[in-house]
Amino acid sequence: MPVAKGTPLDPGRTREALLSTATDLLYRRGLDGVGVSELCTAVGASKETLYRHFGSKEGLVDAVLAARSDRVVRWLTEAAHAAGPEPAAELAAIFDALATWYAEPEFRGCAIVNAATQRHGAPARPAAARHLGRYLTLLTDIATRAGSDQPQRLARQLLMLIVGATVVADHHDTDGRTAAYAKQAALDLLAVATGREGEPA
Amino acid sequence: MPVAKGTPLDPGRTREALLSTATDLLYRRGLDGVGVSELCTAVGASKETLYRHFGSKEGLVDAVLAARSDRVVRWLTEAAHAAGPEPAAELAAIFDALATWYAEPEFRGCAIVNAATQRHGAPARPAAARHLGRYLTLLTDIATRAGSDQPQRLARQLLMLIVGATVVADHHDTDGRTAAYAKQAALDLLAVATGREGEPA
DNA sequence: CAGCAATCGAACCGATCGGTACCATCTTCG
DNA sequence: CGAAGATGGTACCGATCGGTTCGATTGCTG
Repeated sequence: MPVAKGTPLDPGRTREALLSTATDLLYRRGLDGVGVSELCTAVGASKETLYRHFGSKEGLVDAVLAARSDRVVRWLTEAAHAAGPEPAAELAAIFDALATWYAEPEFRGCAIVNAATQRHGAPARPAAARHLGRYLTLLTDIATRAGSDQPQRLARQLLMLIVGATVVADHHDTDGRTAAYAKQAALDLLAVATGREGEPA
Repeated sequence: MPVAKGTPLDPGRTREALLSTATDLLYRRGLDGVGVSELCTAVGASKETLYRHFGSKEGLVDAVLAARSDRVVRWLTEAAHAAGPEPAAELAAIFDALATWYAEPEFRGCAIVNAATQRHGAPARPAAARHLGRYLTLLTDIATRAGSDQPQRLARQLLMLIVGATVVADHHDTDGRTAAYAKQAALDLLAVATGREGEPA
């Protein structure tokens, strides 16, 4: 049966369903861990539909990573903004958000970084560079508003902490305190970089 | 021709050649990026030889990762020990060693962590956990000797910095200063954790 | 010299891969 | 109502995958 009885036949919705299922499956099993056929079966679509929407598996991966980066960056940015205008509070909020992420049973690290690690080339690698660049923009803004004398340096240090915490939480989280440790380190680095070293714990 | 004229026919040496070439190729192109056939062609061996030595591709990967972990940990440990008994100097030496690693044109991140990211299961994931555990042992020793009140916490923070620096250097190194920034952050964290906050730059 | 271990090269296996083609059927829109 | 577009289902393509088998040939060892 080519198309079900009451299907709304909405290309946009079909594309979204493909994207959603692909995001989930590719994250859980890796880019090479799930084939196009299985993906189509899981979403209830045909291969022709997938290739009409995304052109190739690489195109699908590209779309998945772009959407995921948008979602993650927006999520962290909103978490930071909601924590008020204090840079330290925003930073703390970011790591608190990361803590809830790490605690999810489905957590497997950062999908974009993972993808770039699996396929050291297009489209994953440029996507990861862009993704980390967006992180850096967010962190540089916080570092600047905190009064750091070298906001770019502090931002890059904080980026390393976030990325490192994400990888460690994925592969070596012994007690679930990874994000909390990273948060304290981030606040320490912020304090050092802004000259206030003797803050109350 | 089954075996060349003047070949020494040394099983140990054959195994070592397989291991060496596999280490190089799998690191550069990923675990799924190079097939067993190509690997054998590159090393000038037959598939039967490979399977007699390692049993399966998974066994080969396991041996590659174990050897690599040994080499990397020994390298960093020696770099730290050579820098004298001062904990801060040892830490600085570790990040200096990382800097030279990141600067290599062949650098593609940590092979063991990359492998665990590509294949979220055995044998790569346990290998990564062991590898990071060895890092943690080294760092905990330094943190303890530095007089940190919570050496395990500091060690985990330093681990995140190392891992994060390695990932960032791989995917988002804009100016080659990643290791230097990480080094400064590590020394700052060490100073904060040991109570000496006003050190000379 | 004789027997055994090691090796290469090649053929072969079933499975899976990404991707294409075709068709019947359904919705959508004029 | 009728044409056009979207879709699921299926079969198919060539390539490659990890892994096995076999025979010819050589080095090693007693």
